[in-house]
Amino acid sequence: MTRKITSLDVAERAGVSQSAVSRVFTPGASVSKKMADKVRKAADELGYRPNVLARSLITGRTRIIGLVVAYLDNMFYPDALERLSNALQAEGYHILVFMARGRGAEADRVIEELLDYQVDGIVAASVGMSDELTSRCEKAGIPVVLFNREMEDPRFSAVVADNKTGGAIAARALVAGGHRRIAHISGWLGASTGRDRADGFVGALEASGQKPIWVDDGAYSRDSCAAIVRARFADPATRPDALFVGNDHMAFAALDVLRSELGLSVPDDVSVIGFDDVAVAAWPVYDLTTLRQPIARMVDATVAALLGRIEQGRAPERQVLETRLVRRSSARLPEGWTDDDAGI
Amino acid sequence: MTRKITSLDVAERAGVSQSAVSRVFTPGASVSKKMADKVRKAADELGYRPNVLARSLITGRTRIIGLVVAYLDNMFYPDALERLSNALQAEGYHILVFMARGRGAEADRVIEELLDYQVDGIVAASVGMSDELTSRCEKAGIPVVLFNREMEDPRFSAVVADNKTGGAIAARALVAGGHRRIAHISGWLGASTGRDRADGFVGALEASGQKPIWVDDGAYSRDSCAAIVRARFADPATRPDALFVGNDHMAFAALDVLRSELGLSVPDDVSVIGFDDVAVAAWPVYDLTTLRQPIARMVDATVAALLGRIEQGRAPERQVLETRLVRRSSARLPEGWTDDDAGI
DNA sequence: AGCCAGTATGCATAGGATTGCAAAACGAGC
DNA sequence: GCTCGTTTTGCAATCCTATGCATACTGGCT
Repeated sequence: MTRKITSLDVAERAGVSQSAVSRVFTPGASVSKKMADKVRKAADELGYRPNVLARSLITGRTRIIGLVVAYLDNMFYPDALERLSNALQAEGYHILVFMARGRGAEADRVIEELLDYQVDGIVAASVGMSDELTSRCEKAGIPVVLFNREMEDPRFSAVVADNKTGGAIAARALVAGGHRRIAHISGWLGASTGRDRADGFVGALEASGQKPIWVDDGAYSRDSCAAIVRARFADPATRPDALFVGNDHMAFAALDVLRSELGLSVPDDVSVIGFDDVAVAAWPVYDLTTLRQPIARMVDATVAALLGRIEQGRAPERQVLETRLVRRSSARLPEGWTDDDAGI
Repeated sequence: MTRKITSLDVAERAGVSQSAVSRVFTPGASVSKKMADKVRKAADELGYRPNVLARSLITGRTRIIGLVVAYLDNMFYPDALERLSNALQAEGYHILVFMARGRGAEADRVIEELLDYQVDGIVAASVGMSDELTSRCEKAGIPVVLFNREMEDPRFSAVVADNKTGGAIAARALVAGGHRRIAHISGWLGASTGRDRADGFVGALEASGQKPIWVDDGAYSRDSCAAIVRARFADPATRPDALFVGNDHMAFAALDVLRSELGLSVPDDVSVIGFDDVAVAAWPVYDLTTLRQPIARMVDATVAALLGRIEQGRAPERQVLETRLVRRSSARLPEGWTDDDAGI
């Protein structure tokens, strides 16, 4: 292993000062063409590349964004991660990944580590942050953007789909489809997405003069969802004729149990509507009617919010993006009905 | 935004030298209990945390591992990423993500950036690295571990499943199942995994006195795979009775086309075997017979190889982990047949 | 040729921590 | 109480690059 090559080595070989080398590698600095050529040549010969860490130490910017995420088995998140990484990479930033399954203490510890790395910003997806940590980030001047989550605290930027309206659209759609025994397996009610979708759904249902026959918390887990379906569909007499599920990931589990275990037919016996529109939802085996989260725009908005705060010092903002119903075959809806007909 | 708090601030408040503060936060350094208490107290009051960057500048270790990956839509990779991140986090390392769709020039540019960040090690998953970059990493003393990929170059550690044997098992299984028109949609033949699985498959088939009726490169893409199935199954007269697909991700696409578009029944009309055993393979809608990549052990081996090289300076090594057939319902196999019967 | 404005370059310091070395403090033993 | 051997502590140099300031250079114009 050869010793590390520094700007000083390059300077020496090119017969110039170290500052000159630094300037050549600093976009926008004042250097003559001759100097730039000389230095670039020496740098190439030696295989020099500036040390980002040393630079960060001075500039106070690392161009690292910390991403905190709880799990990746729901395909929505890998998809978001890939898009986010690509978008940030294009802007010269990179993502440092932190997995934080739990909330509270564990999430906090993880965020401490994040701060240690002097990240320029944090994207928190599907994670609860304590208030104390909040203020630590604020104090350290590190912008936090909540992706697909909200908190009341206005110090955070947040990017979410319009979950409440999404839930309401699902309700209107099922009502319009003539369903009379409508139930909901919600996302985790400890998270804003789970609550908002459930609230919007129940609210719209009641506005239509119905009530959900039950609402169970599926905690965004396949297993919980499957267990709920087994329990709630055991008795044919009390069985729902429509199911709104808090996200696609759980909806797949529901469909699996309904069809494979209970021998029910979708949508003839039960209509099912999901939320997210992950790639698998469009696969013919599920062909799931679902509410689309505009993931591309959510990622764009997240990057914009983040860079706006980092580079232009803009204030935190809250962005709510439109959710639309994607009609497929898992729910019995009136011919030609779209979410425009939901009247919302 | 308050000014950043440095070890000097803490030292001042505690009435000690800056070095003392540093030592308190350096495990294993020589400090009296009294000093440690005093410093810790001051640090807590000020909310001090050591600056990892400044530390890295001196120690030459960042505790950052660069992960290069091409895509995340094949669930095998998010799963690997999650496990890898958790395992490394437990050891005090973190993952900096680099997406590199292309190979050659693009992958190289990405790896340059990686080097700029002074990462302690690199995990390259599903990516081709040029020879020049290879030696750059080597020169910089940065260990590279290839995850689920191999290169001839012995300077890299590599962790792979036994793809060749896996392919061979698939062949033996299909032959034992009495299939006579066996075809293969391979993984990308530009990658070692794709080649090895195909080679193992074709080799074992020939050893059994058969030949694949065709082998097409599916490039690990759903779309390519679907297109191949459409083209190759158009004519019922020349249709295969068994299909070995280079990974599960493509196998799902194949099943979708076979059943939904062509109205064929699996495994009655066609047997299908995949590779990876991602979570979806076990879902009842596919219930895919497939070769399991021992992902947990692959991740363990990767972490061990990486840390071994970083912390103990061990030599690069190549690890090949056993692959086993997971019997489900997508392939017609003899009653009770297991991969032990493959005779490999 | 001489002058001026504008641009290039070098010097020296800063950024926050680690660490070898030397000095100080401590404790034990007599 | 004194000495000797350890353990703690502080000093100062170091890691690598960016940048304000002062100086040297450049070219255009008269």
